[in-house]
Amino acid sequence: MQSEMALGDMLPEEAVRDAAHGGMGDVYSKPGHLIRRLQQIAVAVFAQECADHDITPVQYAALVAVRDNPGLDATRIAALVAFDRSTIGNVLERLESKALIERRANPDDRRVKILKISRRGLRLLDACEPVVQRAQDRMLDPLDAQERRAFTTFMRRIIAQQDQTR
Amino acid sequence: MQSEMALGDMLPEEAVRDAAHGGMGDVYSKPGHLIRRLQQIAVAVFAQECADHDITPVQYAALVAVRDNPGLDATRIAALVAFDRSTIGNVLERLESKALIERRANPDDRRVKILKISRRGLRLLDACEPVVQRAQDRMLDPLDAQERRAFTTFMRRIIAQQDQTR
DNA sequence: CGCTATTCCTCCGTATACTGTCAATTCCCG
DNA sequence: CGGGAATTGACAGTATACGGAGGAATAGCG
Repeated sequence: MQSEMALGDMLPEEAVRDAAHGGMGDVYSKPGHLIRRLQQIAVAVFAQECADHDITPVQYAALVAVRDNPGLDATRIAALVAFDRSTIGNVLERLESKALIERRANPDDRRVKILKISRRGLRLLDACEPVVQRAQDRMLDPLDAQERRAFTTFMRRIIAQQDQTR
Repeated sequence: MQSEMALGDMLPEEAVRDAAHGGMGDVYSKPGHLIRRLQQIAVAVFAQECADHDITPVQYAALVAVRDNPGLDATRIAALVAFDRSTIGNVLERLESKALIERRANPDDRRVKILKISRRGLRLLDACEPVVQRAQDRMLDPLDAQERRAFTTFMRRIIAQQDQTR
């Protein structure tokens, strides 16, 4: 491993460890980086738990929103789950192609496509919901009950502030 | 507004508010969703602060990693910032196309391309670092000093557990 | 009623993110 | 030394994410 030795006296593994667990000044310790890692983990855990159901976290959230608010249009569903309007179209398209939702034009306003969950979508959510709950629990495993509440509160507060500012 | 009235007695805005701030059973209150929102916010705040510099959070993290570990290859940089090996290639390509880093083949191991930050990359980081710090601070604004420490600790603990499990 | 502003959806372009695959290369064990 | 194992970088495919452009349709004002 000549290339690595040429870099200095440190083995690459040590260099990695050193940088990754360095002081607060490192990128790796900043909230932005930690949040990105958290999101990686959340997606990975969800994918593991829901591997059998062929659904992503985003699709799951959209599907729940459609179920709980039947008859809403794409823009309003997007606002509910905080998706971009450009993104929601593709997500709904995938849900429709898997026959989990139905999209039909609104005769009263032909700009709008009304959304409704299908029987298949309902069955999938019934099967998924306990699994998703387990995924959430597994992720927060290192925190006790009180810490989980605090963690959730912190996240909510940051989000609420941002929603106001916007 | 026929379509909206046709949906029920509730105005759409009220429906949105009701669902978004509903009980703990809603998707919108689960950690997975909150984490996704946090990540959205982190990216948005970073983009606002760094609008003049044409750089993304991911590119920034990779650039810092290359600066602080000159001579490492793509795989090791990816491990540092917790990117996928497939993702890091594109990111480094963009950094190289903006002349922020240099990639050159390692004569000792022709599989490897050595990475090094350019003078232009160094200038950009010098200009960016205070701005990035401000972005981080702005995001955690709703938390006081003690809460910030707790929040960071919680995130670290979740990440550490996941890294062990992996 | 007609014109303008707004709303809703779709498409394009860019960037991130991960899985899986592949070829080239190097390592390591026998 | 020779050949299988491992590593590295590149690529394809899928999905999320966001800004912006554009068209169709409606709403609202005069």
